[in-house]
Amino acid sequence: VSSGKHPVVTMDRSGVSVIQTQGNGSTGLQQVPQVVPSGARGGGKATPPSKAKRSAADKESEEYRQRRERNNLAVKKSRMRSKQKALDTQQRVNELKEENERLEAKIRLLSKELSVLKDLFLEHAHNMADSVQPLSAEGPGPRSQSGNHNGGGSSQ
Amino acid sequence: VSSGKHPVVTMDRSGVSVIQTQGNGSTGLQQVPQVVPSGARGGGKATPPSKAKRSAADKESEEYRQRRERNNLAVKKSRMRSKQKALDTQQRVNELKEENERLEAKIRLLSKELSVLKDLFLEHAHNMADSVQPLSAEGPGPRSQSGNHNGGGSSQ
DNA sequence: GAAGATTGCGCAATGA
DNA sequence: TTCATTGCGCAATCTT
Repeated sequence: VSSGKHPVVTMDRSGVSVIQTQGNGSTGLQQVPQVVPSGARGGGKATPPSKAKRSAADKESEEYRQRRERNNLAVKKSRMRSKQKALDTQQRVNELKEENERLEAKIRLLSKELSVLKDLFLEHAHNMADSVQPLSAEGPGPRSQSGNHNGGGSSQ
Repeated sequence: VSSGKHPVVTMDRSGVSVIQTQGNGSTGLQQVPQVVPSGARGGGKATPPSKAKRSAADKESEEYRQRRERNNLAVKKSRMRSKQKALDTQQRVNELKEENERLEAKIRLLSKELSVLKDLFLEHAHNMADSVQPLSAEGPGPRSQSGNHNGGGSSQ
């Protein structure tokens, strides 16, 4: 997953993979969508020019076809994986988003609890102060509801 | 982006497209994998550079090449986007993961704060109880360090 | 209904 | 050598 080079030797502008069966006058041409590789080929063998020992680069070569088929299979497999991975990643995003919301909800809850406790504390503190120091003109009595009930906020 | 049909017209082993929408200019019903036996062709020669008016399906056609080129461009563009999107999604995953950790840290912090406050509360409560009811044999004195200082945990 | 966008597929080069 | 990846062009579809 690194190089970005591609000489692209093949394909002339006519679109055909360069490697055309050049001297071929009549390729039987069997299409048959052959969806199933069926492992062993063997199906209608219509291989053309009966020559035999081709260099591994001969398009007519048996070996060539075998290699191509194998590669095509590998490519398919690789692409399937790639696609699956993409789906998984997308799924992961969704899961993380949910988790995030869950965590944020929890934070809101904890913050609220904390706020309540702090308020109670302040109230107590006031009561204590009143008890200890009733010297003020205003004797011990109902404290006015404090306005701001949020002590120090947690950092961040 | 839903249907996933693919008649798979494919190319014959030599890499040449099997389908030659030749002489087919109709609205297209269905193009069955119609294999075109090259037999119809004279001794081997693709349409000579005769004139201009090709059915738009002629490989030699100027229009054909233009269409191909445009499509190749579009394909490239589309694939680039696709790739970029994948990267973005991956990036998103990373961001969400970070966010998650941040949130969890905050939760730990808040939980700790809460725990401390609750402990203080319990202690106060005890002191209060002692003050109000000094009838016990043990008079008001230093309270033993409580062991477990964690009140109820927050729900969820 | 033509132009652009997508998608499956095979090929070849290259990576591991 | 074999398999895995990846860029590329083609053609069929799908979307505008």
